[in-house]
Amino acid sequence: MFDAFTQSKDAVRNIINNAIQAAAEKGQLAQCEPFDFGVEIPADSNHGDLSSNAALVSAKVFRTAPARIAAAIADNIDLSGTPFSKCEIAGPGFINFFYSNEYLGSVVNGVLREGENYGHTELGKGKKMMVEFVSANPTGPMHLGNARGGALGDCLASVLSAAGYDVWREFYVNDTGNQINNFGLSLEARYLEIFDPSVPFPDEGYHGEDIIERARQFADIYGDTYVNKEPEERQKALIEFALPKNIQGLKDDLLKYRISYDEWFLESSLYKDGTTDKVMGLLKDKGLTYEKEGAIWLKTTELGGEKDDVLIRANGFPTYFASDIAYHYNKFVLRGFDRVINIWGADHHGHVARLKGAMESLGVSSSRLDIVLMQLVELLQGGEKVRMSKRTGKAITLSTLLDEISVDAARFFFNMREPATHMEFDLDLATKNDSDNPVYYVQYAHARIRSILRSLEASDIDLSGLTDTDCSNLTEPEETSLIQFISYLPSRINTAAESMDPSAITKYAIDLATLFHKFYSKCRVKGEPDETMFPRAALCMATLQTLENCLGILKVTAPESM
RNA sequence: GCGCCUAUAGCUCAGUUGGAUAGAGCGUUCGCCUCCGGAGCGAAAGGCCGGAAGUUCGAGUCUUCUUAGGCGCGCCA
Repeated sequence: MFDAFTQSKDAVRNIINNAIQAAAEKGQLAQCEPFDFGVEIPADSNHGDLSSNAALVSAKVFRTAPARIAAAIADNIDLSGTPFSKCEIAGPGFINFFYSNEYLGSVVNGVLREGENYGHTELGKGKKMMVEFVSANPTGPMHLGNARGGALGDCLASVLSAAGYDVWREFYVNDTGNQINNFGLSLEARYLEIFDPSVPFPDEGYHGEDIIERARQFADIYGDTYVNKEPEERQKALIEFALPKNIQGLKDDLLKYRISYDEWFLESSLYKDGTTDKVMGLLKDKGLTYEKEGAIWLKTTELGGEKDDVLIRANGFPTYFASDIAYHYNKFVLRGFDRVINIWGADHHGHVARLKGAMESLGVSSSRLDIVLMQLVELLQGGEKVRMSKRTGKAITLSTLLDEISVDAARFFFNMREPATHMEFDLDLATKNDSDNPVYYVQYAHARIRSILRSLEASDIDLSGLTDTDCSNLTEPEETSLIQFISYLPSRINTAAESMDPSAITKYAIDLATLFHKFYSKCRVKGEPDETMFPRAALCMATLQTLENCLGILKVTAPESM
């Protein structure tokens, strides 16, 4: 693992702690217990490459003005053997550090040595982590909201892998319950309609074209043989016919979107293998359930929820909540995941507290369960908001979306903002100005670097030894800024993993591309003297590697040319 | 009514988890290819960070209140 940036921050802490101790021994500062202070990247590069507020936060400890503390610390600072060549006091008492050229050069070498592993960390080493995402109802195709959830969940899973977790991707198939009944009723109506157009369509039915299509496929095979059968038998046959086709359709669509799961987990399996019954029994044994009006209730109010919830309906069928508890019991207790992240639409936020409460009551610490609430995507068409709903069939499907814009553009776009933010998606604009997507800006940087390297090789310049090239004379501001930014990748990956937010990676990739484009317009590679050309070529390679690693996490292609 | 999310330039959004003079892209105006890819770079203009108090050396960031918008509060999932 190579993480020069974190090491240099730690170096600042050590340097300052040592200086404080030295100052105390000389009587320049009072003796004191170690205290916490910040080490940050200043917004203005004139303020150094790393900056510490140690003197500011310790004003109370020492009962001295920050500027005097800073002076005492700076007076005892020893930079030998550190990544820094210079240190100075500025402003109200900041202590600013400047990287040495040798350190910056070593970053380039380090990245090239790490190669495709550069950026990977050991934050989650040894931890089994499940990310459950999309989990769209199999009653129809995926829509725009699922497209965001898919890009988000898949990239989050990749980020967690990069951070060292052992990651498992899972799709929860709601293949039982009320919406499946509804699915059956809708299919039935569409089927009967073929033979008798006056058959009414149920009010709560799914109006989408896909239902009509499935009914037609069914009729093509079985003709009218089910028209005169019992409704229950007819619905059952229709569901058994259509559901596997729908699930396969979801798999195919997701595969086109570059998403493949480790497991498609069927809700119905929880009933078949008795997990639901078992978990209901556990809750009952703990005295957390009671009967009222013919239904079995969970005392959710005692578990941190707002009100009690029904587990088993008066008609004997378990609710979604009941199977969800069983499902999470399965994830944690039966399959032994250390942590689980669920990507849910924000409209499900009311269920977070009660599910966590239920897990606590089953002896699973709720801190092991994280729910990432994703705001739904608002669709704009012709400048107006379009109300999307699977029931009315007005949703834009994932495959329609991917007919209009590239997978790269879609995956990048949906990961540009934090999950909790509201997102507008203007289909007209997206299809018209596909190239406005910043993904092309990032890919262009990659193609440009490839082009430079191709051009060098075409001139018979041997680039095979770049990994060990001395890069300490990369001192132009555009060069040092780029190198420093490259060094941030491992800590950015950790931040993204901890905050469960892959948008940190897209933002990083955009910023990295910007710094490269600036470097490109200021610094030439080809035609420079060897002592400049080779280090710059090495920097290009390091940038290329860093970009590829970011795009790899996002599963966005890194083109040789555009 | 209660709960969650959001509010930063004309528009779309960043803001390194409390740091120094709040930044990009699009749009507007003006520059930059004899030279590794102009899908790029540079400059100008554009701001009461929704509003009001508070916490402290220091607040776009934290607390409380408030305003506006979105979403939820079912024996649906």
